[in-house]
Amino acid sequence: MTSTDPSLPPDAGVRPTRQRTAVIEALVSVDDFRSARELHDLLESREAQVGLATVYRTLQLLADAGAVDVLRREDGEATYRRCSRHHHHHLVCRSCGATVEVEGPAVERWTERVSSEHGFVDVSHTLEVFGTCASCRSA
Amino acid sequence: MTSTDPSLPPDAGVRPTRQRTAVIEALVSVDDFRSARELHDLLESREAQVGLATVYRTLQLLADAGAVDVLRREDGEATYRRCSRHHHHHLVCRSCGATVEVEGPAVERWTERVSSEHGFVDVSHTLEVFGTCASCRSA
DNA sequence: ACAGCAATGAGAATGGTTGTCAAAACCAAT
DNA sequence: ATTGGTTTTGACAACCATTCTCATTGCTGT
Ligand SMILES: [Zn+2]
Ligand SMILES: [Zn+2]
Ligand SMILES: [Zn+2]
Ligand SMILES: [Zn+2]
Repeated sequence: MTSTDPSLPPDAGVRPTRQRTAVIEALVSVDDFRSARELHDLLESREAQVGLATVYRTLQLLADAGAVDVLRREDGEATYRRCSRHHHHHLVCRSCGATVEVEGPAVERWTERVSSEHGFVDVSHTLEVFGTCASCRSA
Repeated sequence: MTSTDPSLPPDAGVRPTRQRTAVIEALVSVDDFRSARELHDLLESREAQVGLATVYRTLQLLADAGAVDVLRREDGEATYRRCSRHHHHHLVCRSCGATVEVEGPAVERWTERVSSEHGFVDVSHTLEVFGTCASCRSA
């Protein structure tokens, strides 16, 4: 299977089941960060019939494969979004959740510089920007 | 009370109790990000006698007052650190937890620019850098 | 001392997430 | 098609951080 579905790795032993496909379709269709339960509810409303545990398992699988990004809300709940594979960050609307992927070469350079200045190696970073998007502002 | 203790706001109705002082002292003494339970354990080992619920309440109070920063671990658990009041970010060692406060004017500018480019207003951001510190590297 | 409000502690409740395990689905052979 | 072996699923229990409840205690100002 050369994967008509780009989101699941074609590794041996990982099967493209009805449930997994449904979760991926849900993710693609919303294009926002959504929690596991929200996705589960969405699937139910589409009579997709996927157990909550399976939703969690699939999301973990996709996250490990780098196909979805994980973002924690302020209360700690994890949310997931289908994202492009290259390194990027997010601009997220606080009121409607609309999300834009952004890149920041300046930020990447800054991270490198400041961490090496302090003798840190093997560094990674997280960066998210929250605000009110244009359409929410006028609404 | 002009607050010998700079961490609690001198607002009316907020009392500097033995328990709150103990939590603040614990935070100051560790200078790392620690979870509520970790701080509670630390207090116990110092026979400080503070209920877990009170630790949570105090941390929330301090966080609201801007006296501590809150950082979520990968598993979602919240950790707290006594921090300076001005806007800054963190360089955190993944293995020993050592934390350095850093500032990034370049990052602040980038955030402003990219968010206005996409029509976002009223923006805030989170940025954390994780790595291995110098002493952990040689150890 | 008194009244009134603030704070505490112990335990229960909440809620997101993960673990368990038997049943079902799938795949590759025979 | 039937088998056998592996993977996946779903219902439910277990887990654990955090919050809630509420009776008790501690302050504070009069
Ligand atoms: Zn919006
Ligand atoms: Zn980056
Ligand atoms: Zn270190
Ligand atoms: Zn900043």
